[in-house]
Amino acid sequence: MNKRKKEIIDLSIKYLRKYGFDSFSFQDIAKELGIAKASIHYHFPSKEDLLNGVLDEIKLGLIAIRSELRVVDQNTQKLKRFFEIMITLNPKEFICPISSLQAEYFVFSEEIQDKIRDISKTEIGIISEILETGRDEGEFVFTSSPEEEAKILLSSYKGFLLYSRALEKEVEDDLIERLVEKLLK
Amino acid sequence: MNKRKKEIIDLSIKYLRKYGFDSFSFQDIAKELGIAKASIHYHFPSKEDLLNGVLDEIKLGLIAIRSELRVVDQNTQKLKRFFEIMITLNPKEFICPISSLQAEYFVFSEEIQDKIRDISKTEIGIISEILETGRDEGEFVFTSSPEEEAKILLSSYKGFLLYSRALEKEVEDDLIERLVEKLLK
DNA sequence: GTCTATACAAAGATAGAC
DNA sequence: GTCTATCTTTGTATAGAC
Repeated sequence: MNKRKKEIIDLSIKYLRKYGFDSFSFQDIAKELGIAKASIHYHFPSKEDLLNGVLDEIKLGLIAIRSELRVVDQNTQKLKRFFEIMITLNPKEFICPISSLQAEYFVFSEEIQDKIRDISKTEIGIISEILETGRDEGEFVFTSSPEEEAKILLSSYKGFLLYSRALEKEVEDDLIERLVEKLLK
Repeated sequence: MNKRKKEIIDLSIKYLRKYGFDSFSFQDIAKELGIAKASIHYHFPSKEDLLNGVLDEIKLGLIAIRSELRVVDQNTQKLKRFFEIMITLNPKEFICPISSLQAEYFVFSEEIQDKIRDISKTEIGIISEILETGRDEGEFVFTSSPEEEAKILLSSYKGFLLYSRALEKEVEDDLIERLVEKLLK
């Protein structure tokens, strides 16, 4: 992909995570990159095209994380590594881009909604697979399905990010430890 | 409060919870009420004025819930009743208005941010108080502070609402039961 | 590939009639 | 209290020059 195109997408994800998709404009992106608003339209004719680019990038990110986790051997470690990556990607004031998209879900076209659903499922799939294997190997104990447990785990973490920005508090390092402890032992 | 004013606020909260604050317009509200866009401006000169009205209404709602819970005697029952109310207020496709505001937090002025923080703290306070009393009376067991536990509990539930809309699944009735079970026993 | 210029639509907002 | 009319600003989008 074109270097400029990549820059625009990365910046859009930043704005998405800080303000929401409807709350930033081509002008915001153009200004920060020091180019004209119209130049953004060259790379992405419409804002929906830009969103498509953003969604593809998020999906690729998830796939990369999944690959990285394949080489980690313990399931507890996989889980910790997953959230370690999440925390690195989510500094203070920034929420998960997927949460942001879910919050505005009904603003988007069906095509976009389908992509958001696919991304949400992929993410749940990653955690769910770890939980299932971990349960079968005796590392984790839980009563409901791996998928339901994965949803609770991800929900807790992401909901926490939302609260943290309003409370103006950093997410504490041991949050994941506590969540895993609580939910899976 | 004026009847029309109340209608506008209630409808705004509905739109806030379905699309986000930046994603609905005075026009949307006016159309649904069958009045002119300018009529909304009569009640709320600016959109920030409208948001202030929305925030006051949300705060009053929380205070009403707190009062209602005071007459419930068991702490487990208080907790269940709280989420029972939440579930009734959050039908399919609608997320918690507080989550929605937290997602757009940095779009708003400092004055608004302060109000969102106050609302977030009030909500956590309600749950936190129940958890603390419940722990002291031996109903609940948890290791971290009542406030931290309250944040996790609320985060799980609200994060779950976000996922549910993207997965196009209803939140199952036993979610709260499972969360309380997991987190506090 | 990025620019200027411009069009077009929508949103927020105001003034003044009824 | 609600209306019409109008204004301003902003956001998305297009055309065509460099």
